[in-house]
Amino acid sequence: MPHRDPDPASLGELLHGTFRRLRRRWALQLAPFGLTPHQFRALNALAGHAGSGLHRPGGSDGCPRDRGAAGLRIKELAEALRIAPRSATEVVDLLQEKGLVERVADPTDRRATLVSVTPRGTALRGRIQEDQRRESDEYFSRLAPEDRVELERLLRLLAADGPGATP
Amino acid sequence: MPHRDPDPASLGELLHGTFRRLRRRWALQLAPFGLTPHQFRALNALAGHAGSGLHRPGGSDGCPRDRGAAGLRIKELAEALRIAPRSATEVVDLLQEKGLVERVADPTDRRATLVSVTPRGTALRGRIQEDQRRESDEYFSRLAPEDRVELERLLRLLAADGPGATP
DNA sequence: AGCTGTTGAGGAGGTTACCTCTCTATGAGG
DNA sequence: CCTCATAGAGAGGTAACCTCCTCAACAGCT
Repeated sequence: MPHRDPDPASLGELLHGTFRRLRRRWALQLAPFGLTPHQFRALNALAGHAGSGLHRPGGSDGCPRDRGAAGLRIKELAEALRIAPRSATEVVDLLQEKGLVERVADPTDRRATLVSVTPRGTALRGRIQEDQRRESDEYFSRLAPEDRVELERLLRLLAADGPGATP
Repeated sequence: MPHRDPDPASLGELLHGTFRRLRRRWALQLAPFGLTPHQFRALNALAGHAGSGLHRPGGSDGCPRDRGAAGLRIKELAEALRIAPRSATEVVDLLQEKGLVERVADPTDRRATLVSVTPRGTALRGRIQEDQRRESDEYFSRLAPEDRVELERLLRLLAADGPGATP
């Protein structure tokens, strides 16, 4: 049984290793569906934004769903995925090629594009999620339920955005 | 966003986000030193293997350090980093270009190459580690000390290699 | 000794997931 | 109308992987 290494940077190293393992597992699991983890994450972000009427400028009208069901802007997706806007364009390109999402012009701003999940995208996401639940369970099954809760709590603490905007 | 999402896959998602943030931070911090996170990780693996006389074949002699100070084989480095052997060659190439590591022939097997950290590599690593300790502290400082211990425990549980060898 | 199968490293070439820099069309304010 | 900021995408680059193939060297068999 391997023991602790006394390296104080081990927390980061450990996180790195853990993540790498998880990602590899995801990649293997998603491959049959023709998606990369990255693409699936984007699909989830698009599907899961759940009509949050964010900081849309100008849209100070009271209508809470004028665009909620329509999708996210590229820029918003980029923020959700924490990647550059240009990179979000690429993910959307790929998903669109597969027919999982579609672009529609934002009626409130002709510069903007709204990306929404197609029925086909929704269906695929559902199937994958079911499959993933099993796989993910297998991965996290080393942890007792209360440990999973604890891990979630800790990660949420780390995930909470500090004041500094990411440059 | 204060609301929890009930998605059971959130643990993975959370881990993903946390890791991404950490990695970006590392990248920014390591850039002035001319290293990527990946390269630094490799440097650490090479420096930190601490003379573990692994499964060296043929060397059933009792000498525990015949090669311990000399370095790791490319293949061993790959295992430590969990990447393909071919990819480890590339990292070593880069580090060697910068004069941080060097290759020497393995005296016990003329096919093999041993990679060891040069004094310059050791020095740079020391400087970076010091710097990183500060940065890392800043990142993990959202967690109370006992939470950090707890996180480490949980990650170690996840990191422990299961029976299935990675294909 | 001679063959055969396996292993360590690296060459060739590809993919993914990012990035910045720049261009165009649009919108918003003076 | 003119200027400035913004949304998306084109061009082009890099890091970090991968697989497939080659070549040398070891290791076991006959």
